[in-house]
Amino acid sequence: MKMVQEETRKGPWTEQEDLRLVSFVQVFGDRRWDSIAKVSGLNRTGKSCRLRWVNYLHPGLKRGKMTSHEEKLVLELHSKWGNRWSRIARKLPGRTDNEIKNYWRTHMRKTAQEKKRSMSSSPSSPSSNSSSSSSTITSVDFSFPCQNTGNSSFYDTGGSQMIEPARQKFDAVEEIDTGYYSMDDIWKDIAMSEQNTIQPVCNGTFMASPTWEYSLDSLWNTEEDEQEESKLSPVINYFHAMNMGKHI
DNA sequence: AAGAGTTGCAACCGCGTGAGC
DNA sequence: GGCTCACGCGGTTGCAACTCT
Repeated sequence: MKMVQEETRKGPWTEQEDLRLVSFVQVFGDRRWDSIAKVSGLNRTGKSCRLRWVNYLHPGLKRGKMTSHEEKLVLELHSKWGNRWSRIARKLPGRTDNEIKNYWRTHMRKTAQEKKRSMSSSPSSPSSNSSSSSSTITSVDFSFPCQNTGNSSFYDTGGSQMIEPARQKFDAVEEIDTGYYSMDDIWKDIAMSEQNTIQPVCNGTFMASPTWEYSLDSLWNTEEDEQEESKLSPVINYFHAMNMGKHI
């Protein structure tokens, strides 16, 4: 049994706490969170420190709204991997699993509401709405399982629980072409907005980020990913490369 | 202007996993 | 091989900010 030293703090972080955590991470690195939590005297758990670092204080984080490319990527990767948020996040440099998870939740909520609305307004037109797909992100429809079954929560898309036939179906969909939003469309979009490449936007809120020696890649890229990357669709590789400052 | 409802996001919790002993 | 500990992940909650009536 471990002695719990004083009361462990919970809830929102203060700026002082952030600064303290940042300075200790600079010394100890972004591992050994329990040690950092203890040594820093923050009265936070290691878990809490890690989360704060990963989701808010990490120097490579992007801020602000998801771009349409990022949104497309999330949709594509989610259709492929399900609720593997951290894995998806690795393909979106600067975005965290938490952020993507939150985005997805919001997205699904909106989708569900729109569906509800269209159902109530035109109950006798079962598939007419999907035919209206255009290049706007709101109309991207990957036919998520939950929307079909309707018996799970609207943001639970199956994810890791997605049944195998469904997974295969989505893989196949990616292979053959979507019919909803083709990869060609995505390529076109990318070509059109090449100069609008996402730049890290580490301004605005507190961002105590000196030029640290952290490899930003580490958070969003693993060895496994490097291998996996070659198997991914062109748009993902392209997007990832752009964000990592490579040139294709 | 104020209360109710909705949205977005930060943070917590529980569980699984892997490393070290 | 079994145990403990630390870490990472996905699900969930709480609340501030925003929008609507």
